[in-house]
Amino acid sequence: MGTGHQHCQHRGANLAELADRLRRGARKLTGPRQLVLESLRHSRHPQTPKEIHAALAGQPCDLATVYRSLKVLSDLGMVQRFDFGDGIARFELVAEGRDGHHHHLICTRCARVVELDECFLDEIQQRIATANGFRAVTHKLEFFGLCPDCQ
Amino acid sequence: MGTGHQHCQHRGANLAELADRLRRGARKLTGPRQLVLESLRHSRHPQTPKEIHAALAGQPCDLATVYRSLKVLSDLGMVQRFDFGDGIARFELVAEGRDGHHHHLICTRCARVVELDECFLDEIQQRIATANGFRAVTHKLEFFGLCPDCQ
DNA sequence: TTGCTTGCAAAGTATTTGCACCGGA
DNA sequence: TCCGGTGCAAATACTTTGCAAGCAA
Repeated sequence: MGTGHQHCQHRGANLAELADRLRRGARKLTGPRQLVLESLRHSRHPQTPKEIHAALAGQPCDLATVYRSLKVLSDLGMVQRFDFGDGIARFELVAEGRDGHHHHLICTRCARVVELDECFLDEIQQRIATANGFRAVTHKLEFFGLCPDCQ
Repeated sequence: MGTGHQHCQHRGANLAELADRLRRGARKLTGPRQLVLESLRHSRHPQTPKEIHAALAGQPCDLATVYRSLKVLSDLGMVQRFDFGDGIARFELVAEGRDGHHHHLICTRCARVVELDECFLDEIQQRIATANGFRAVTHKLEFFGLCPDCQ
């Protein structure tokens, strides 16, 4: 939509737009949800529910509410869930109009995360889908290794 | 090794070889471990600890022991762990001499699994590792979609 | 007002661990 | 014999859910 300029380089949109997206989903922009959105908006990498909850220090917000907010936001496609293979869910804000699909390079020692904005599997994925008769195929891909500081 | 013929097409090796691999790791081939190995050997796709435990019906074996066996086998590189994004660990037997690296195509509706034996990311992975100064880089990749029967 | 939301507590599920006893090598 | 392995039960960790009260629209 014809949103004007934006003064910050946070990933995703501004609060007003986020509120709008919520309303379109027949949801309310409540205090706790604003906090969760703010927390995600200030994060460069996927955050765990616990990390988000901790970042809300001061503001009272139950951890269960963080989980519920993430569920709502996820259903509306406003946040994307990632799995780093440790059984803990991580979430990242998705920019309006995008699908949030991308990958990460994670240091197995210090947990540093590098965002990989390009996805190089479209062709391969299409080939696999066709070869096996599958449809609506997507994929999850994450890279792991030792970052420069940890080698 | 000069193993003779084998009469089954289970993935991985036979019990004798598996026992040998365990001993080389200074571990014992106990009853429960045999059961876990047998269960994995008869599975074509990654199994959850619970599924493995259930497949041991009749033979008494604690679920905790299944977890501990899988840990040992995993440390010895005899089984490979996979994550299908639902927070449940799944394990597959690795053939001797192989690293077990491969991927899956999973139906999001009926959970049917297709084994994808080829890995097509070597070049891309190398490029990403170099570009970010990472070393010993690996990756986890799984495809999801609707299988022919579920479309 | 109305129905979505929240806090709090309890329940669920997956996985790990302490400990005394048991059994392969 | 000896040390690793096992069953059992309890403990962790992450996530979900029931319920009565609260608040955005």
